[in-house]
Amino acid sequence: MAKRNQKSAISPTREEDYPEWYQQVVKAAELAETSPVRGCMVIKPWGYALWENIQRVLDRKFKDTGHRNAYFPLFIPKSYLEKEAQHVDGFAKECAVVTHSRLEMGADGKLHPASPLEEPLIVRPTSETIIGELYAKWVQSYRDLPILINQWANVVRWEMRTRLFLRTAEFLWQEGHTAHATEAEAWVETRKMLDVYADFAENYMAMPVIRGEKTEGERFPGAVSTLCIEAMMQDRKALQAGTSHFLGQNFAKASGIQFLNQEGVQEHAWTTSWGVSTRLVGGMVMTHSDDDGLILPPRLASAHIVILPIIPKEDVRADVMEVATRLKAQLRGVIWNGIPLEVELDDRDLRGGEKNWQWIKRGIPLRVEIGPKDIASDSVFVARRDTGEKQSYKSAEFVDSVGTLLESIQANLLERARAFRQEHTREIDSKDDFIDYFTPANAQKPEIHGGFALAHWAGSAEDEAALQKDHKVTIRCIPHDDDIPAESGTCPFTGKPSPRRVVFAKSY
RNA sequence: CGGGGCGUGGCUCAGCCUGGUAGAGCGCUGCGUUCGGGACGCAGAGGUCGCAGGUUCAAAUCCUGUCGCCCCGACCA
Repeated sequence: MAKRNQKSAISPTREEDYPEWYQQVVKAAELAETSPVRGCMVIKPWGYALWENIQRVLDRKFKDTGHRNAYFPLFIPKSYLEKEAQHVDGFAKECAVVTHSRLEMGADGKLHPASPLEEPLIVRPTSETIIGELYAKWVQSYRDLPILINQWANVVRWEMRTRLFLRTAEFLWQEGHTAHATEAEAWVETRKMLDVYADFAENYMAMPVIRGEKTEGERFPGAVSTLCIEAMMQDRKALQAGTSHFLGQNFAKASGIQFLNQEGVQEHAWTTSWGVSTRLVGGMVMTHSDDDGLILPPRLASAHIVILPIIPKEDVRADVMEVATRLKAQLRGVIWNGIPLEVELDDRDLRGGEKNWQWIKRGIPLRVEIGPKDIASDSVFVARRDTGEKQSYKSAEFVDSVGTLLESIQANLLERARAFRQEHTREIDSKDDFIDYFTPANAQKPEIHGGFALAHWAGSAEDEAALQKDHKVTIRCIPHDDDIPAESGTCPFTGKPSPRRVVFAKSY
């Protein structure tokens, strides 16, 4: 503990340089690295396990709410994308386009694209248009509705600047696409899936979120309304962690999703779409980790426990390994949160201190040391990653209480994140205070500053754009009354009346 | 697409200005001593200096071109 105060495992610290700290944490935890392909990342096993856990939990929730998985093509004909005008505007700039189907060896000894496609194909940046095309075929009658489908897939958005997990040219996600007979039903679906995301973020990622609606400027291209969950990272910036879109009849009209209703009248369906991506992994990293590296919420952790055999002398190796192996088997037999505990037994021939630090940096919730002294007293020595606390337990007692211990870590992480968010959320009622709140002391290299500002707003879309341009601040969402109760007041920017406060922040 | 910077063992970089045929630290391999919070010693392996031209007796170093990457801005889950 004394040592930790002198030197942290991750350099620089959050305070010194937050963006660089983030990169170093991802690297030190072996979650992912950049790839030879510009803007694309390689997700390594320890990071991919997180995504697998996210998938497992969410997939269950989707099934429980009546959805089924399917898979649609990676390639979207250019003409499909052209069908919805706003959609085109939103995505055209970041599309990867496939124009040829064959390579031929040229005289220069290099491969050249040979036969041009009749119609260029777009690598999907999202699938509304192609799924709409299929739904149009599938839907004839009101009896065919609703359609409730999800797909787990990769998508490509040719971003100019990328950061591991937070923004990459290719990323993994799920996209739910539903079609309904009535507007009301589609709205219920849109809100329901937002609640699924919010519940997942808080109860599994231990990441508190504010549910709300996007303003026009931040809305999904082609949507009537975009709902979102917004989380606060440790640099006090907002991260949009998930979105659920009410698409109205826009895409149904563009794709021709029509049905005969009970009165025999032809109508357009009402559609929704909703998604979360590998960005969630980045959110988890930035919500919980400290200057010694990653901290994983137990419910999604790549593994829950690592057993570190302590072998001071060769002649105790067999005994220690035997006890460690037995403990591993016992722990794996524990069903926690619906699944068997994932337990690593690290018997690599590395010096103890270095090995220990590797696991700290990888964020594993519990580290269990077993050496001759512990065996003599039938104990294990347990360290928790979130608090750094260390305690000796009788072996049997540890196995019995490990679930409770993990639960306590999970709860502590959520509580800590909530407290942090609360500490950096302020109600602001004057323009000066607002600007002051979001102005860093050092403009060249902005320090961690600001947070969430709850302020009244009655400005226009242009006013909002100006705010973003001048102060890098945006309206993250118009929050749900459940999360932040409505309260009328006066907009400090325009002096006009406002029905409620909205959430302002700098964002990712 | 604008403005900066950089390409040298696996990684981070020095060497370049003032040409003479390549270095350090970390990592890696082996041996020994260590081992309950980031060990140390010794011995090794590993690079046609991004690529292509040019100048020169001689190029990592000078010149021209080219490719790629990073940072800052406009755009975004």
